[in-house]
Amino acid sequence: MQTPKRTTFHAVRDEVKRRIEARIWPQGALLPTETELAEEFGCARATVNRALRELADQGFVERRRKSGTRVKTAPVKHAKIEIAVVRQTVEEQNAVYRYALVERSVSEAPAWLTSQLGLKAGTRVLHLLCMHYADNRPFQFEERWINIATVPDIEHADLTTVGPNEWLLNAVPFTDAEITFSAVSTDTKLSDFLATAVGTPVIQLERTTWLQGEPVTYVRMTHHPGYRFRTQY
Amino acid sequence: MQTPKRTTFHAVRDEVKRRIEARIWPQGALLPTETELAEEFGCARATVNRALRELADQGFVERRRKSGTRVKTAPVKHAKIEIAVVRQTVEEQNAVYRYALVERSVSEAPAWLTSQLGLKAGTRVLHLLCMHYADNRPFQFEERWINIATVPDIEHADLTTVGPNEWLLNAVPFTDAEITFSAVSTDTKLSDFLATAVGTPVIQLERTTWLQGEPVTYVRMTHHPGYRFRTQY
DNA sequence: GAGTGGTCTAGACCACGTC
DNA sequence: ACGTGGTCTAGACCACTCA
Repeated sequence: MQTPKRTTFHAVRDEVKRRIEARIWPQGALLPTETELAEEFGCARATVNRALRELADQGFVERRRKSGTRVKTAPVKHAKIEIAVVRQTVEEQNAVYRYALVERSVSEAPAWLTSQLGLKAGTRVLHLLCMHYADNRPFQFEERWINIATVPDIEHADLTTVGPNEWLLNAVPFTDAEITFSAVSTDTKLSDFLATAVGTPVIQLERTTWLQGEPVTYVRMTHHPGYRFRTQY
Repeated sequence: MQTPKRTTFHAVRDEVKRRIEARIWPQGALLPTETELAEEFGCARATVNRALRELADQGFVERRRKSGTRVKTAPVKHAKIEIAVVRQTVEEQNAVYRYALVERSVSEAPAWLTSQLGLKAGTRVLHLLCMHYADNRPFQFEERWINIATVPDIEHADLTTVGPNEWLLNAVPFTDAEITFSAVSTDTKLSDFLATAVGTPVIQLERTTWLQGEPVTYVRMTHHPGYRFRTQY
């Protein structure tokens, strides 16, 4: 399995990682400088730099000018959860995706929402209830509020065929968002939509989205019972 | 706010990102080649490469040899959830952390566990029940099984003062893991430990960990009612 | 086959942080 | 002040992938 002739940054990265895992460089230890490592591996310093930078990104080491590179003691692992468009999530399970708009109304933002999004009282919002199905079984119930002022076009958009999330992604693709995961019991309404008994525990994902500081939308996505988020690291 | 005199990869990265967000390069569009961008920005190709590589890592663009760099159509957002040691999580909330070992026993792995971890029948495992408190209120209930063969020392470790997770991190710090988040209802046992009514929805985090391919431990961490995972992107 | 990103090099200067 | 990582350059060759 000897791929390259020259010393690649992969080789350096993997070897350094190996030494950390083998405790040759124990937790908290100071690694040799980039120049020293470059000499040892017989490569340019830039190559070592690239390798160590990746390890730093992955949380294995901590780098500081002048101080040098240290093995992290309590590596904070990041569990990356992919938040894709629902349709994509469903289709990745080889299931047939179906979307339905349940309810649509325009009103003044309720008090809790103005505080949640930091809106002025009396702001007009679009309120939506939607269902997402996988193979015609309930997959996710979506309740969403959209700040019409930030995306005026949404008021006259046809949301019966395309879900609001996909519509928004298409209109304002890159934004800041804050997400929370929690566990809730289904109430009567949720039970109806998710076709489950009242009081079933389900995962609820809430997301608030901003576009350049302006609040755009707040959404609650409630998944069908048994749904899990999976990830590795 | 003009920091550098020379063109930095930050500048290139931010400008490219800006153009994507401003739809100057709409979704699916092909970006200029690295060489062309380097010319435009008046910098070396390596600088452009670094910038585009970061944007690719962040999921804004997709790069392929020969084809070039394209703006991603459905940017898969990654919600990074930090999985730290419980103690750290608690202390970050400015709460006093307390740990208690509830039960400890050694036995043969039950059938479901051998299948979960890919163990041989009859493998000896350490089974632990632990509680983690924040300001003396239940924070997390932990039920864990450890494959003794992979970490023999654990059998004689004192786990009454240090939690098994911290002990393991200290003994075998870097490993592969698979995590799932789900919502469950508290049963009688969980309700007792978490001081809540039976049937309360709570978040359960399950993690299986391997050390160089060998299964080390499987753990179920059940959080107190109302606990949320928060993140941004 | 040819175009595009992937990577390496050798050298240089810069910036941050510690002494 | 000075040491260490951070970054840029100019040029080179490689490797993947599409036509």
